[in-house]
Amino acid sequence: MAPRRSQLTLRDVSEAAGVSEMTVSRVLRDRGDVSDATREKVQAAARALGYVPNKIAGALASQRVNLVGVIVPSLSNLVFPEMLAGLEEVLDGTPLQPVVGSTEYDLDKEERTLFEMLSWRPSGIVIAGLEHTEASRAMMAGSGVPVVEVMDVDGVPVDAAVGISHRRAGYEMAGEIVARGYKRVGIVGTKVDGDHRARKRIEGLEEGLRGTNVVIVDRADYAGWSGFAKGREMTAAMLERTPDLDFLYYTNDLTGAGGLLYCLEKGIEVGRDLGLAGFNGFSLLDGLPRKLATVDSCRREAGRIAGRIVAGTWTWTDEEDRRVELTPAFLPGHTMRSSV
Amino acid sequence: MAPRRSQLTLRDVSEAAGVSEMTVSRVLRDRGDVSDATREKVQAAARALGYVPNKIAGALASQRVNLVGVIVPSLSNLVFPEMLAGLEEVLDGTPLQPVVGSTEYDLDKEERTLFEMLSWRPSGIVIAGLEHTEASRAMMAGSGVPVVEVMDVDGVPVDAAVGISHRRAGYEMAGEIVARGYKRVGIVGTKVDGDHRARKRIEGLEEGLRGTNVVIVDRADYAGWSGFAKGREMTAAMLERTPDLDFLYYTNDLTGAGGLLYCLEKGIEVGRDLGLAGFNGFSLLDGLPRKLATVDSCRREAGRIAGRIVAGTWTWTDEEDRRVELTPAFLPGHTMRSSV
DNA sequence: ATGAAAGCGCTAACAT
DNA sequence: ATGTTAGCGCTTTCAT
Repeated sequence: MAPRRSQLTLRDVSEAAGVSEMTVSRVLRDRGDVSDATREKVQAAARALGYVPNKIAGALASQRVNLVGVIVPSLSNLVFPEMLAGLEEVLDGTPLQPVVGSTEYDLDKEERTLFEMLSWRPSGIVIAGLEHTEASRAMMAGSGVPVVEVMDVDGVPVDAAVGISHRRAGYEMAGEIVARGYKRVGIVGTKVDGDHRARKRIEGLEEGLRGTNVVIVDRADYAGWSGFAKGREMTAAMLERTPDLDFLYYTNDLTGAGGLLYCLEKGIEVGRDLGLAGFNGFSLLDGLPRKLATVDSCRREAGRIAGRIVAGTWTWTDEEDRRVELTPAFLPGHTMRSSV
Repeated sequence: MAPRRSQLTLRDVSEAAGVSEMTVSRVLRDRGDVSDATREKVQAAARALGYVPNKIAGALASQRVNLVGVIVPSLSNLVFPEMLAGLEEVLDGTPLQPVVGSTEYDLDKEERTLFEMLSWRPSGIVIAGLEHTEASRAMMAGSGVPVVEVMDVDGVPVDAAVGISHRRAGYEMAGEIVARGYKRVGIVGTKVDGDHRARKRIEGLEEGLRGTNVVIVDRADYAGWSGFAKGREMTAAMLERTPDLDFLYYTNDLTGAGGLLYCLEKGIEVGRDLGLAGFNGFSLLDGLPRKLATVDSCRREAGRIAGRIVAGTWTWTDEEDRRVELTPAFLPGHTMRSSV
């Protein structure tokens, strides 16, 4: 690398333009009264020099930082980038900028990332889920800025929460399964300890089936990355082990889609003899040989609302109590029979 | 929100622990010689108060910022999160933290994002692609920090470049098409202007076919998001319009997979009568009814190497000249016949 | 409409 | 091993 030139400062622009540093600062931030002539002189000088303001100094002096810390478990799982897209969509109209960190579903890494982010004094925090270490909760509570926990509302938020109830999503899926006359359910889930949302969906499903004539007869969890191959593999193994299943509930659309492809190849009458359902509502999957039944996780909408909350443009209604529960649509697709 | 408490400073910790601010600073940063007794006193005081250091002040004083700006066109297109995952994997072992911005394939937005990021004086920049505005190039060149342009090497980097040659990937695909005896090729691409990598792959393909007995007989570009549905739709339309095609080249695995599903349903002898190939090598797709031929884009590896470059732990060999060209593997899958 | 002075919270450099 | 001093580059506040 070329030896690092010492950085250009306001002083350099001020000298080049022949006005005080304060006036340069005003022009560059569009604040206060500056004559047109001065403004142009300053802008020309800044452009000519290639001046880039130092936000670190600015933030220290003004005690204002236009960053929003965003903490998600993973960027490889599409749901989180999609939530982020909703957030960015809203923040784009404000001075706020998201700073993203991922935790790999590890609460200790989450705590470290949070500490790191708070040390930059962001204007807000958006964080996935309601499960955090005690230290993380204390830091967020003490930060003095809006904290929005997204993509889940089943629990007590530090400050605000936006998302769907995964427990309810599982519960309602149970209702659909019962209404459509399935009797013997298998569950394909994940081994990831930190995936509390998947856990809650399954708990909701169990609760919804309790006291009905529908039973959960098998369950298998996989480790590692969700994909079609994993869905095939898990489905094959489960149908081998428990051949009298008539419904498979996957905690993820991608494994569900893999299961669907497997069943179609095996000539299984999907829907009639074996119902299948996933979760998330990935539009990526539109175009499968058959549309998989699923429940929309409203992740993009959650991101949008979180953005409004940190930007201060969200209006709370009384009953909401700093909690926005989104209503997930059940998308029946063509892998479940109709109600009986 | 509770009214914002004025923030805790080193001074508060220093008073609580009964040592100078400087000593507190040393303990908190693990620098210099501090006695065990003092260290523990300070750590206890900091923990008891819930002190979170102010990195803004620290960065201003030390002229050191442990942030790496990462700029990608999109987070919804899986290749970019995957590159990021490789980058994070490497940065996790260093004090550096990525800060991500996305540009929606808009070079002016890229320029604004870059300006914003440079104003935080990051320790490095990782940016997708080699096409930028003149102002962006000037800013990066003048930043005085390592700048790594990733996921493409076809062009002149500002500082360093890591990735595959998309032109070569297209060129080599042409060789495979010729070797396997296909004659009439259709291309399914995208309308996104800013996707220079897709453009280069197609240019490479055209160049590779020039002078052979293989001709490109049709081409269609889609707008909007890549998914299975789009691949089906484009494939149906193209086969309708140009029924004598014997090969379809997709610029993306997802549309390719949609095309594959469509062809299988129509009873087309995929491979024998109609060859198909995509691009990227998404492992997500393992488990399709048939494995799609594709070329690995080495995005994760590019992220890893970019991480080593900004962290200063990458050793350049002379001939590389601050450019690392990765060699993309051709993955034949089962949608192309064998060489003739 | 413009300028001068003070200081944001921390760390480098130099004492002791 | 610990403390003192000066200042990072900007913005706030108050003057003119």
